[in-house]
Amino acid sequence: MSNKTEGRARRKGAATHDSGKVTLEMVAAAAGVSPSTVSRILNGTAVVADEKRAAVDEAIARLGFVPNPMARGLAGGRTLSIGVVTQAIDSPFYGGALRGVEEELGRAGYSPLFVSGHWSAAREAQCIETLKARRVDGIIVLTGRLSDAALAQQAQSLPVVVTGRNLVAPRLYALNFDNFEGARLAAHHLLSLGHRRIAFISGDSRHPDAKERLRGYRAALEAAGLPFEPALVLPGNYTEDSGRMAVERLLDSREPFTAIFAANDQMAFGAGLALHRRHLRVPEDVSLVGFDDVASALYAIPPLSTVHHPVYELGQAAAQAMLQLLAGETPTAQLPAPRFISRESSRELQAAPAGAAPRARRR
Amino acid sequence: MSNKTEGRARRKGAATHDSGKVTLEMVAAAAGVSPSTVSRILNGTAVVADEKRAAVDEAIARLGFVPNPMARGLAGGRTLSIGVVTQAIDSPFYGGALRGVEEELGRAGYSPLFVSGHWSAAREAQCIETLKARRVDGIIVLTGRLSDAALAQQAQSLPVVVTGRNLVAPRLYALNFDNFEGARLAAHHLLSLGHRRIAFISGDSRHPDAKERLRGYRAALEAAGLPFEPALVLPGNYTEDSGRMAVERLLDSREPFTAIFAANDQMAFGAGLALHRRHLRVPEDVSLVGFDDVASALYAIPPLSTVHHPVYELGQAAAQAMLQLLAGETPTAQLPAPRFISRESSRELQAAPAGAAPRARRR
DNA sequence: TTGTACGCGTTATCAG
DNA sequence: CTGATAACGCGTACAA
Repeated sequence: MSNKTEGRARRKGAATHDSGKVTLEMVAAAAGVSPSTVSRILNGTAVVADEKRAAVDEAIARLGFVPNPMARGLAGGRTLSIGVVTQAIDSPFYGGALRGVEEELGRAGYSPLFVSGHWSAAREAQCIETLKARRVDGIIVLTGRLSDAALAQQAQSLPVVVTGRNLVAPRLYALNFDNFEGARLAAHHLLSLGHRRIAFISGDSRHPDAKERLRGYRAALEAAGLPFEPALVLPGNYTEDSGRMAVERLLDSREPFTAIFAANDQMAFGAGLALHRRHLRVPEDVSLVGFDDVASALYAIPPLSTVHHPVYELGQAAAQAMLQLLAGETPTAQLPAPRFISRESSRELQAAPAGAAPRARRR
Repeated sequence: MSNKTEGRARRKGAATHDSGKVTLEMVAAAAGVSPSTVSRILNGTAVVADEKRAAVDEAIARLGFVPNPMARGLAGGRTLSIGVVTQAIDSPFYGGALRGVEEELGRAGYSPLFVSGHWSAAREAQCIETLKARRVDGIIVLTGRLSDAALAQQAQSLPVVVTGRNLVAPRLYALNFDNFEGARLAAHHLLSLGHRRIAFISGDSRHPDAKERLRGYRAALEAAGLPFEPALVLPGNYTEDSGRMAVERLLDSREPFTAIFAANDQMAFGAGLALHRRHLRVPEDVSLVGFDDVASALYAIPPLSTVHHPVYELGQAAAQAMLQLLAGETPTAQLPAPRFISRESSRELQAAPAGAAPRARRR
């Protein structure tokens, strides 16, 4: 045995900074048991005598032993790391979800590996390759652009959790938020305030959630017995700037409206700026509501009425589902129902010349 | 040889989903060379005959071989992953930096491992332990709360890059932004607009950058021959809410002022809300400037004048420095100088009753 | 219940 | 310039 240890110590090029690397083998020696016993205790793979277990625990603590994930990965085929594909790591929207994933995974000893797809299916696919190269144990896709088929395909080799769509496939769990209901709620809010001509700024129609939000808007209109007016729905792409441009187009079209429902908060902010530039006040002249309830919505001027999207919980739930998938269980995680948060950007329709188009007011 | 292969194939518990795992050994066999040669080609460790190199490249491509990072880590003592300690992964400020780190590291084949310290030195230390357990090759600390000594200590066992402070230590590179100059610029801007009573909302004084920003504010005042008025500096902690409360206290104090300089954009947003609540207009009644130029500053109402903090470049530079440290070089990365961005939240001081305290106007 | 022995996929050393 | 060979640190089938 001593010769083996010596042989290792003599090795050169290995770890560059071998300051106090303690190995399982050293723990075993210190505790007077075999390496396998230590391994078993670490993984709970088998029952061990209390006596030895105590000795090992003591040795681990005393030596400050920390298992080497690399070796574990190589030997056991697991890396205890989960790939997380997101669109933009710096998005105000996804940030919260990442936090949820991080915390929930951490609790179970897993680490997330974040990669950004930048809204491109091609880059997403590439990200997944990177993650697989890193041998992650599973992949969480936060609202990606990959096709359902591509995702189901990945699930054949790796457990997959995906958010933002409905999809059933083996070893795959889809976790969706009720975007339809959320949008219905928001539109209903405006309707209940007396608004009848409500403009809608939509997200990219290639996104399932964008489609659902539009559907919710239409459903609310229909329930109120109002006709759907194509002229009031403006295309956007979830960015502030697209919201700004949508409102400028709307204003230029002279189409009358008294409220705007943006399919996400970022577009609502852009819309707010466009209104401000035309000297229209929110909510006095136009009511404005968003969707998602990002952190900054609370400090917008005026604070934005919006649909609360539980992103942190979304991240948590996705992580939980992944953990369950990994354990061979069937995930049960669900998301809370949408809630509308009424703040100061929307108010009751004032007695105004019905049907008059808001105009740029001269200063 | 065949028996060895068979032995492996027979093994059970290993990788759970061995769909097409191609090993370096298989590549070697396919190319008719030894595994060492393949390894050498992969790492550029030595010169190989062009002929064999071509054969190997072909085999790699044909088989779709991807090196296993685990095995690499185990054998080579490197993991090709870098730990990144951040305060809040969902912060509007750090998000950009993370993106910069991700892209720059990715270019070199490294992956970032993000962990959040949540503004607590204790949790940061814990994060670093987690990262070390994962055997990261180096650690990037984005503006942490850890003491200089603690950081220098870590640098003894691992290369460290830290932002937001000045510090020299072996195997450690500090990358700082000129917060002093940035703040001086912002204050100077307000001064040049004719403002004389400029309130300052500071960050937590335990943060080096917060101290620098305060210093820059004072320096600008001094250069303009104005006295420093303690009553005009309000404590804050970089959150929106602290900005809001600071302004409320300021207004309640009846201290006259015509402009507010918040030490970061988030506090400026809170300040803006407080002013809005008291029916004070920006910039008509009060000029407001922030610091950082977070993405949403452009869409605030009105768009916020602020100091541009190149966070993306910060992340990039930190990653570059780490790569250089890893290569045994001395990092040279530097940050661009601060620039002040004048938008619509600040304007020339109007001829108004000088020294009159802004008051809440009745609607 | 415990120990032995081997293999996970790669890199580094050393001999040729 | 190239090929054996021995680790890297751990998990696990198998024997005891």
